[in-house]
Amino acid sequence: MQTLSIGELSELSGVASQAIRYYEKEKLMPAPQRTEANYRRYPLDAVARLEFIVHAKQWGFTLDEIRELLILQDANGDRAQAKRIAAEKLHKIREQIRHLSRVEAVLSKTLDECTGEGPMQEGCPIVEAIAGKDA
Amino acid sequence: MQTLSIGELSELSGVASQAIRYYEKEKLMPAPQRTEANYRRYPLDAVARLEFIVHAKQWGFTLDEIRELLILQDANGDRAQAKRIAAEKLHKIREQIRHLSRVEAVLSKTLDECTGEGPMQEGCPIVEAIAGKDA
DNA sequence: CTTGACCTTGAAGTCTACTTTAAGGTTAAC
DNA sequence: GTTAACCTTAAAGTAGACTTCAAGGTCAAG
Repeated sequence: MQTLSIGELSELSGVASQAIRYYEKEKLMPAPQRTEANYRRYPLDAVARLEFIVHAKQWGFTLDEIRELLILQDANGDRAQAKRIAAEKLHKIREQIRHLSRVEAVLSKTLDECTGEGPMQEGCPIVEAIAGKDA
Repeated sequence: MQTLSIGELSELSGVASQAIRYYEKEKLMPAPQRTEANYRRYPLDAVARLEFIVHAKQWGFTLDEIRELLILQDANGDRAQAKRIAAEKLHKIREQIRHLSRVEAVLSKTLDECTGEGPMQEGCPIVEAIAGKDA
């Protein structure tokens, strides 16, 4: 088994066939060779490429960002650019963490204060916390 | 000026008129009174309601969640339910923070290690970090 | 009385990352 | 030789939260 059908690649990578075709259209996966009957045949390292995409997605990279990284790899490009992309991502991730931590702090404090008893009108602490705070 | 046109409400709240109409359709804003010419007229406290929505969005609540909270408020409902909604949100936020923190740690370490020099092939630490790690 | 700003509605478009559907060609098994 | 599983394409649908468009009604100013 030197090459893989799209179904086999899907099995091995855990990525649906239609998603693989989508990645091809979006230039994340290179167009593979075809059989006489026009079936896609993938080299074995296509699995690693798909796994890279999956991992990068789990890390919160968008497909656009992943494409950038893959293009750098394919072009054997400048590491400084890969570093820049990763640094921008790190910056965004830190901003997200800061934002979520602020929300976490207020929400957690509010929940501690809230007995969960009584009606909403006039002073449910949760509603007031949301209403009164700038994110 | 006892009531507001949708344009005035938009100005005061910073929410686009079309978005306000969208919130009305989505039952986040109540349908306001109309003039003879069928123009919407909002009471002044519509501003506060929109600000609540905006804040809740900044906090990461979805419109569905916000609608739940507003319904509780409008119905003068049970605070325990509001607490449940907020507690679920807090749980999700903590999960997000945990996930992002893991990514932040690895990405930050990787960037420190990466000089940003040389080509990509064979061992760009950034690419390897993404390729090798489960989120 | 006309120009322009503002209002009305419903429908369609946007973005991301796909999934689903439709309509059909191919290959392996029995 | 036919059925089932697999492959092909293009197009449409999904979700969330709107924005933009089209076509027209209304209101204040000059």
